[in-house]
Amino acid sequence: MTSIKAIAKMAGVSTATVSRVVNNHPSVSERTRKKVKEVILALDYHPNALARGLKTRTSKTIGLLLPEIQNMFIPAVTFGLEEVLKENGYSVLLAYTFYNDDEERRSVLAFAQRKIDALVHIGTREYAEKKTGFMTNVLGNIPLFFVNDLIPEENAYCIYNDEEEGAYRATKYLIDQGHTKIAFINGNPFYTSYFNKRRGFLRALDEAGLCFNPSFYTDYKTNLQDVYQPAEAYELAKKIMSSSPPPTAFFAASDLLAVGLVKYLHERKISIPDKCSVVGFDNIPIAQHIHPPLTTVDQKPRELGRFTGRLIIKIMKDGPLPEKCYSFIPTLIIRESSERKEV
Amino acid sequence: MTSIKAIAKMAGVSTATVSRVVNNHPSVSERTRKKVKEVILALDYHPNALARGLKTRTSKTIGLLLPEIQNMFIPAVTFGLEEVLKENGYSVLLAYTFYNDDEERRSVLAFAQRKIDALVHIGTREYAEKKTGFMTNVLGNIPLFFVNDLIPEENAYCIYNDEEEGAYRATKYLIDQGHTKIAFINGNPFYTSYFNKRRGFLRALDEAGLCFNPSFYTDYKTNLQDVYQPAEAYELAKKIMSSSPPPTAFFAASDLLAVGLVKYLHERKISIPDKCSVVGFDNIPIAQHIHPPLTTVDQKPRELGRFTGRLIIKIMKDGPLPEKCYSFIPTLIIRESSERKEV
DNA sequence: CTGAAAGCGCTAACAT
DNA sequence: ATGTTAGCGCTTTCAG
Repeated sequence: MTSIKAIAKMAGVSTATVSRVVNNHPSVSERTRKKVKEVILALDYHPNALARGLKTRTSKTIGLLLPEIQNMFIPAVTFGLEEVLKENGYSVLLAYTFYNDDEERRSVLAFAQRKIDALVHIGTREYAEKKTGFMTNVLGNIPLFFVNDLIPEENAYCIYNDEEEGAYRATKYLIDQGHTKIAFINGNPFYTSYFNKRRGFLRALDEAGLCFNPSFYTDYKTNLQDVYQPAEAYELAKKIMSSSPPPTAFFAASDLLAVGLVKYLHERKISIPDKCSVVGFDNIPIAQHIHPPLTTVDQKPRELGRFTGRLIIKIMKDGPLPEKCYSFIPTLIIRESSERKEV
Repeated sequence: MTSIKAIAKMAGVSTATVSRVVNNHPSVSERTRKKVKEVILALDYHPNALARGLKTRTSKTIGLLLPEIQNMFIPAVTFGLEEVLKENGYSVLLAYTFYNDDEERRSVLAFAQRKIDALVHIGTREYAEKKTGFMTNVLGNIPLFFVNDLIPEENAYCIYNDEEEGAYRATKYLIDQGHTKIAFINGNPFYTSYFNKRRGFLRALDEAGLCFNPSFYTDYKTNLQDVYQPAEAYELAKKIMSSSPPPTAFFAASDLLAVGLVKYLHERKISIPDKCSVVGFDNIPIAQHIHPPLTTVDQKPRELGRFTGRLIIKIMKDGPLPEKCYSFIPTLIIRESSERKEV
């Protein structure tokens, strides 16, 4: 591999000068700069990031901690994030935690050894596991970024969708359509994400003076890591639809849950939205392509990733920011699975 | 950060000895080893991977090149891959190429500067873009791994599903069910993946003595990076179903395409599978949860990732292997979107 | 504006 | 079995 020494020799200057040219240090004469740049191009030289990192104590690398793959939300955030980080010369180290403390520990340690400059975690973590103490211990005082979770610690930046507001708007939309019997299929509210959605749902009900019907509310088996969300929603829908009178609308806390629900309604030949409206959450790519196209709440994951990337770059450049929390209002996307109820 | 020097001093030995202990070098007395280990634990020491990489010229890092996020296939392979790599002390650097040469170049360069030990590319690349010359140039002589593509170059290992065989079996299954009028919705055959599926489809037809009906075969607009596969399949289905007589079965080259097709059939109230069977490809998580559950071809992406991880570790340890190609037969999963045709 | 030299944290001969 | 030492490729004072 061609090194800085080779360039220096070739260009007839010292390695210090080459370094200055590479790092755009002003105090190099135009003539020298030009010559060095030529040699760099000719020899196709690219500085060794390991050596650089060792010296400067900044690796230009971001650690990305992912709990799992479940739906496209996390990959999409990742996509947007990497896009802007790469633009700015940063690389991304990836590790999965499997929602498992030991795995998380191992991953964070590997990151620490590779001297990441910042850590990003995408997705909501369990309530009990919010402590960032371990991270700070092994990583030192680097900034932590949590996408779609709220971590009330001082070194943690949070970038999240206001899922409560999203759920509130979805529910309110159904109420505005004239529905009064609205069922809610939620995930496990021990995850922030589902906890918040429940709050939004209840707030909308409350505000409209609708009373909360426990048989329209589901119990909490589904975990975030659970791929079988649709299957569970299917069962829950069956149960809920057997109440009399049954609900005329469903709000599902994820599109995956909505899909299971829709499947049940199809099988029972309950027409959507004529007999029953359905609203999901996430706007997974397939949501617009199922039958009928699903009304849902879009979280703009790629945008979220891009925003996070920009935030990281800014903080890397200018130091910590006082504002730790950045929330976005997700948008309701109305499709054919819900509709003005025929009066 | 506590360094090897701190440990050495604390333990009353030289840094060389500490290094030996850390790397399990045999020639250290049990007594010394024990003492050093104690200090390491007490000070929570973890060697600086940058320094180590600089010295040993092996970073214990794998570069992962991803074209895009489209469906869950790539994330799932990634998941399995990272799982076994991490187990073996390797980290994963992630970069997206957006199916774009310049982006790929930039990503590979960043990898090179970080001295990756191997490169993995997941997903199929365009025919014209198969050259690995650039990669080898900037990365040096490290092994290249291509998941789900076939790159006929000497330094490239290929790990792929035999998509031709998968498509063949899917089609043959429909033929065995008694179908003779089988339509095929394919993607862009300029990608290996769709090219192979077409071959499999045609081979099955041929073998059964069925003639190829051009109006049952779709033109090639869908690109791999295209999120709108379902929408296109919808249109294509419309066109194909207007031929007389219409086909009694569809094979779609991806589940995403199948979803668009199914939507069209639903809307036209064409019952699946009574009037028309549907077989997809990929077994995306949602496939089993749509209505009706989709017969499809499973590629076991997580397993594929795990296999690739194990292969990499083996090669890192024992050097290059003569066998460059590892293919797997994907399995047909029969669900309710296809069924024995009533005779 | 440029160069010499030290050193980031680690490993690997080479001594002993 | 252990220590000494040189050096991986780079940046950065400090001199000049």
